[in-house]
Amino acid sequence: MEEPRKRARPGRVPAPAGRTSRPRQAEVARLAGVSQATVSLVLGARKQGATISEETRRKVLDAVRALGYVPDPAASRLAAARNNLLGVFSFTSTFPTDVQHSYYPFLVGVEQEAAARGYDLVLFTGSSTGGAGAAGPNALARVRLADGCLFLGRHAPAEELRRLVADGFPVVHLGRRDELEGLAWVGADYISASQEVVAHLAALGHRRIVLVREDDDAPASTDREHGFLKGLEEAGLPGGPAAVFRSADPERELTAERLRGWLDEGVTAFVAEETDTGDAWRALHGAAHFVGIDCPRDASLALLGSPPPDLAEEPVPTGFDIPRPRLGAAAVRMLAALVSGEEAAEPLVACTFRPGSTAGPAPARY
Amino acid sequence: MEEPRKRARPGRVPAPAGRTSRPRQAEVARLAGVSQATVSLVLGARKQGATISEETRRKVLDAVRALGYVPDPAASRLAAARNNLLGVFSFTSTFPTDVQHSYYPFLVGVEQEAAARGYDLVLFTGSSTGGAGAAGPNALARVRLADGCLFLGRHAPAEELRRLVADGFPVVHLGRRDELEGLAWVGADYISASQEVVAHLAALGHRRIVLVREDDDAPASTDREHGFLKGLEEAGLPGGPAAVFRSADPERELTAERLRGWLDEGVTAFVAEETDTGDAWRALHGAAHFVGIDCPRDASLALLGSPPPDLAEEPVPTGFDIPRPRLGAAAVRMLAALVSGEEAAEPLVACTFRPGSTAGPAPARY
DNA sequence: GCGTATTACTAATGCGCATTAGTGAGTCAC
DNA sequence: GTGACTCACTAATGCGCATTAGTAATACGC
Repeated sequence: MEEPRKRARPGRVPAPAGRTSRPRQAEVARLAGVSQATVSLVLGARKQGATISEETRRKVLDAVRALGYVPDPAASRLAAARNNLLGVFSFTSTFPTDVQHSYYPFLVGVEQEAAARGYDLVLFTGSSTGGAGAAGPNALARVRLADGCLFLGRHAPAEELRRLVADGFPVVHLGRRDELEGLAWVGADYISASQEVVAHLAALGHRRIVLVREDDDAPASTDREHGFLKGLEEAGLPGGPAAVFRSADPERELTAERLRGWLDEGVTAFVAEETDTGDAWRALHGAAHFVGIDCPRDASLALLGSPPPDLAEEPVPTGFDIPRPRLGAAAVRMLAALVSGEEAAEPLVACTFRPGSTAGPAPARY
Repeated sequence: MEEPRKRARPGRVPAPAGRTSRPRQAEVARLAGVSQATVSLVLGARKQGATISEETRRKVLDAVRALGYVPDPAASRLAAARNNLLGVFSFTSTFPTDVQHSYYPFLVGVEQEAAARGYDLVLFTGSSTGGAGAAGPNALARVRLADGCLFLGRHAPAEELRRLVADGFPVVHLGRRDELEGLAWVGADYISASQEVVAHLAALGHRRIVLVREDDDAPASTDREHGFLKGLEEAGLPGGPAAVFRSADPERELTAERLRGWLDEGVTAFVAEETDTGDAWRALHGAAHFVGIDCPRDASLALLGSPPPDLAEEPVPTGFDIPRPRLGAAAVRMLAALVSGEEAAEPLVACTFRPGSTAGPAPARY
């Protein structure tokens, strides 16, 4: 009769004495005179199977109230269930000192939509400040606490994201991100919006239009150019490289002479892309002012996006607005879809045309 | 030989086939030819006990890299360890549409300090928007995901907080909160700051000073009044109820007549408290302007806090600045202390005096 | 009255990790 | 060479919950 060798009981040490530990399902069960499993069944919105009598349910719920039981989200998550938490991760500081550069407008929509769908939100700081597991390849590990995660910012490391995607972790990137196979994203439809702006200018009689853009290959930039050229084509206007002025430093390179040159060539409308810095618009705006253009009488200006805050007071530029809160909301919708295994939702969010006051009829040229 | 009745194996169903599951410590262990426990020991910053040979450590770390292992935060947390997550919970919407009323400035400091201390941040939205478990008594349940939690906003429900505190869960409230026994908090030292402003005015020769405040019993308001009166007393100036004008609607009640009355009585300096709306300062500022006071020649104004954003352009008011980012940082320090079981840190953060240009020497009166 | 359903519940199990008692090998002293 | 020790590691355990096979009790059918 060889009993298996008895070993002592390792494992966790009992909870620190001083701390009144909050109740577990086990305590609730004891008070209600049922099993822990029954408590779980009563509390969980069980899809099928087990049926619980009204009587038992009541007893359990009474016990829950009496003890003030609240479930442990970590345990819920571990037990392979979901915990109704959606993560949000931004790689630059989530809360930069300068509000203008933040994702704040997006977060407004994200929060609302998440709340509306019954999700709680968990924000992970990218620790641009250099803390925590920021640097290491584990930077993204903690997002797995949530059921899925939304990523903000261009700097999301591809390798890490790929990893999450490969593991089947629901991930949505805010902003187009095509190069990463299988990565879901939500973005603004810059192409259509830019095209619409050009159409507007064409309808006003402008026959030669120039786009001022920075030297950047972000999708947001190329999309705008794409839409711009598409708009020209659609209107039967001359496109090609001559219609696009690309500069790494527009404020320096977009000189008065250059502007006058364009005007002399018959260009009557100018379009700038919106960027982080707003440099393209600032340069265009500045040069036009310097040259003494009476806008929109002498020439029309348009901005493919919203003006930088410091130029917000000026006459409202014709162009379009990026519905940031709605983008955030759309991203949450898609993430929710992924989490619940549904088919992905619409990734493109339409921008809204902004009439503004910087575009008018093309001046009659002699 | 009665074998215990064989029962089928319940428990979790195997992971969905399609999803390439990420590696566990067990896989790492297998690859490295060691036990799971060893992996845990190598990865964990073990405090004491087990020693691991350099050889084994290397093997394990190699395997970790090879498989790209990342720990599951939920499991870490469940296994009674800490997960280096600090929660931040705000009861009003964390991201209100209006940036000005948000906790943004605090969050800047919170994020930085947390990162600096090697903590990750988890933000919980209070779902003021009405989603999730906002209403129920479980609103705070999810904060237990983290090692401790920081609470923003006056509306943190006392019952819930008391509960967390009683359970020994590390909690810090941003903003004074004395009525809740045992609740740790961090706040700005309005008393000293207000006192300093009065001292400054007194030093400029002002003998009669009036405080304009709203009708609110928040600690932030009473502290300012307290400091104001203390400052008067210290300077040997007349205090008492006459020195404080308390109004639920200062913009309506702080009339030009009233202001003129004060001036006639020999009041030469006015102090307004800062509130959410900035109404006190707006009313004071407006009335002074209306009456045609040349500030600071005819009379001095001071603001116990920062001006509302729409009045930021005006001459900078003399007063003090609430170092919101530093407050956030201090709150994180205190929370970190609680989490690690240290003694609580300093709860009061000093405000910084702002000379401004609305206070000058008292006018000579005949 | 005996198989078959149905109902209402419980036992057992594992999620992934941290923890600790225990084990076996090696070292040293006398 | 034997006890006392150290070193390096592993086995076993549980954190709190969700899940599911199993079971006892009763109802039903013929």
